[in-house]
Amino acid sequence: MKKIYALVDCDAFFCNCERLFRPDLRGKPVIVLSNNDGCTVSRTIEAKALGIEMAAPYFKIQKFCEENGVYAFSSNFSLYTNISSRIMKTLSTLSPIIEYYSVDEAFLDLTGIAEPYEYAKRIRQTIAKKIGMPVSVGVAHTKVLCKVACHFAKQRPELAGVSILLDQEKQDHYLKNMSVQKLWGIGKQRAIKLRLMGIKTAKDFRDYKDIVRIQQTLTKVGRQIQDELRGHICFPLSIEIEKKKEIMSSRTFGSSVFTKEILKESIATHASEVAKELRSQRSVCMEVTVFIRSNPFKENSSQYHRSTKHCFLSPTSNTFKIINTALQCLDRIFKPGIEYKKSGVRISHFQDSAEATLSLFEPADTVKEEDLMLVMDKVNLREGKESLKSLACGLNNITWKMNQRLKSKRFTTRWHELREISCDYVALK
DNA sequence: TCTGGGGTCCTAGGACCC
DNA sequence: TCTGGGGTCCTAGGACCC
Repeated sequence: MKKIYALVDCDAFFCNCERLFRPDLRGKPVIVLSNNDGCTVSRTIEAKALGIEMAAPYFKIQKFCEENGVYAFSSNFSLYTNISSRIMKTLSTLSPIIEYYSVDEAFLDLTGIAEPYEYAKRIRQTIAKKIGMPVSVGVAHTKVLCKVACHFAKQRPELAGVSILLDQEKQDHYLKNMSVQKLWGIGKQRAIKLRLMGIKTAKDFRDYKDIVRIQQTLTKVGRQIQDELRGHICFPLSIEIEKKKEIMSSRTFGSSVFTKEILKESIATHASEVAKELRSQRSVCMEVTVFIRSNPFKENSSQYHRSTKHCFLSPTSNTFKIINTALQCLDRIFKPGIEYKKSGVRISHFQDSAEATLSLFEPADTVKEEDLMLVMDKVNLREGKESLKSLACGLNNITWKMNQRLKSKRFTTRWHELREISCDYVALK
């Protein structure tokens, strides 16, 4: 039996999370900005209709937004991840086979369901009713075709958010009306190459006969996308939640940083962050990479971009060891007289903490050190982030912390930020 | 004078995604 | 003044082994 998959994709996810607590913004243009209120990362249909582009620098469009009644928000990830987990939980009651693809998307296996269209409508209604989030659903035989279906479900109002793409005729019609660059997995660079081969629409790509040439130009991935468009599964659902293979924490500074002392605070903070993440998936790492860079948009100031790494002999997930190592890396690449704008720490080469290979030449984390990390994680979970931290992270990092002037409250994850409702008392008679 | 071939593993960098 | 952050996969090519 041919598989039937459904892609459930939230509409303007971050914006609609904000709207859940601001019902007055329904039907109004809303945008959500990246960290530091840098550029747009989510836009409602109304904002798109005003011509606001994805990744538009906010300082360039701020005046336009104010004049046109666009509501702008700083990103509020604690809120978004909480709403996301509620949606995923609800979706898991609608199909036992589900892939949590991203914060706002999931693939469901609907194989064997008699009325896929009715079922897709039910999925949409359930999420609307239980969470209040508008979603689009695309149903097809492969993931790439689900993406195509979903694209049209969002684009064509007459489809009311649900699009079924199971028969050939409809596939021909949709693919003919879709530019090849809109396909999942075809970005700017690959689209340029395809255009040189005379391939403009998704249908041109599907029907292109020279498979060897596709493989040569777009590598294996290109051939797989083409195969999926033809209805053959190359990307099955991955049900298992896999551990991350690398973890990164990095941030653009709120304002430029000139001194090593402040850079050290930022690096130590990122190191703590990745170490905590690492422990939460019960892994240990073998490698730490540190990078710093100046502001690439500031053409008249001297540019500097360096990174360096350190390999441990014994893998670790100890915050203090990772901080120390990261700071030694910083020593090697720091250059005075530069206007720094961003720093970051990445860890990689993981092993399961229970099965880690130890070294004869470097001491492993002791039980005492591991216990200390356990306690630190527990305290921070209960008392709030950074209740316990290394002094190396600094005490009040005002200089480099983010600008987030437009941030909403963490309505669903902090008691003291709960929504307040006032209403008049009406006596019951 | 004549100096192989096949395989694996690792890494950097490109491209893409949300 | 002000331009995000975090991830994955793939490939070419180097290093190394027998």
